[in-house]
Amino acid sequence: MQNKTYHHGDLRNALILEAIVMLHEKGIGGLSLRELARRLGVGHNAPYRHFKNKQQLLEAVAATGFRRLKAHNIRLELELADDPESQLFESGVAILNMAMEQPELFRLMFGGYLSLGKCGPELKEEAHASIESLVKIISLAQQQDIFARGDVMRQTLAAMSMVQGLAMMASSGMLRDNVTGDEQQFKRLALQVYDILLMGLKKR
Amino acid sequence: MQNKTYHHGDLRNALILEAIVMLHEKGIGGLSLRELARRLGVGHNAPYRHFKNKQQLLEAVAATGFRRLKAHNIRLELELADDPESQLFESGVAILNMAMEQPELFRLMFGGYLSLGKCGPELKEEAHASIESLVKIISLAQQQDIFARGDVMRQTLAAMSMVQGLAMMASSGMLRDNVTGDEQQFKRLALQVYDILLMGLKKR
DNA sequence: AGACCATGTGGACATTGCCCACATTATAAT
DNA sequence: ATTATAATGTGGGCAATGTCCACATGGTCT
Repeated sequence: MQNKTYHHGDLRNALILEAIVMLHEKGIGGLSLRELARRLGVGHNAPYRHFKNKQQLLEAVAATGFRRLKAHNIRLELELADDPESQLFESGVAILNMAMEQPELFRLMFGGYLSLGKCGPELKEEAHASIESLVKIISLAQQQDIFARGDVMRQTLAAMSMVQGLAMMASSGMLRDNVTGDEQQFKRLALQVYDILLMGLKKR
Repeated sequence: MQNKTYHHGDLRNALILEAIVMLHEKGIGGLSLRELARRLGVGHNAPYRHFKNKQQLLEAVAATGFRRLKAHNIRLELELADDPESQLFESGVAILNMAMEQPELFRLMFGGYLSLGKCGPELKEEAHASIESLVKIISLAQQQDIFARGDVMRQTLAAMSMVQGLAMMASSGMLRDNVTGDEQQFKRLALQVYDILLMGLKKR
């Protein structure tokens, strides 16, 4: 009946995955280490063998989120190798989708929950890699004379800010009231907002 | 010695103000109703006569934050009556400043902590007012042919997203590492990012 | 003066994060 | 193969917290 051994075997990953589920169900505030342990059928202290404290578990969850985005971006880089503009767009769409489909995970990643100055190296690396991939796309766009030449970091920051801000509004429902709640219409609006960003970035 | 009466007199406001202080010291997670009560020298249940639960207290705090921004915007509207471009810029600066000086309050307001769909009417009104004031500024800029004519909501959303995203990055230290930690340099970078937004908004 | 309602108090309970000592298993050294 | 050692899981315990309850206190209005 119970194929459960004393040692779980892969508890660390199981914790992260179940945490993502629980995050989605109950939000960041509702995620508790003890219930997490209960759900996985282990004692309330087992998680502490893999994470020093709750904060570290959350960091690992966030890092997993960034890793998923990175995986998506790598696929984009292959499929749209010489089209940086589409790459930028699609990676923005991915973030938007995450904000709509897994708002709590998105909030954990981009909501400033992890001051990133005090977080562990794993999360820091993933976050940096996330930025670096954007930098790469944008400098490619500059080289192809699609975007105006200039400080790459400036354009990167502009793109990140715009997408992140838009996604945050979307996930926190700050739009639902102004945009008649229609998801289709929201996507149209998001596209138009993205156009404004593009106009600011493109060569003229 | 103790000018303390049984009834505090203005506990509701005192709670909100002290909550803002405590927020700044300990972050959202570290804010507890009980310590709040302790700090104000009242019983651990007194707050419940003014707020149904912790969530409602946080909403009131966030609403207070929005009210402060609104007050600032009203002043700007008087001082820069016919200069919507400067109004937009300055109200953006105000948000940036809040993100740097009171990052936890900023996070509470813009970090999606309050899904705004399920929050009380007070916060909802303040948040909406905040958007409306931007709409006003931007339609003025369109009328003066400073910004390209078109859907006002689209431009409003673009401006909000950009500023909010930039502020979130700043407050969560996601820049500190890429921008050599120099505050002066960050402000310069922020200005450049803002220029990209303006290029997207302006008439050409 | 007395009734009523807002406000503040203390007690209680379940839950949680985290610490401790101990148990069980895997790994490696002899 | 046996045995030390590290990795992993278990239970107990503690202080803190959010929230519920009954009760106390003090204005307010008739």
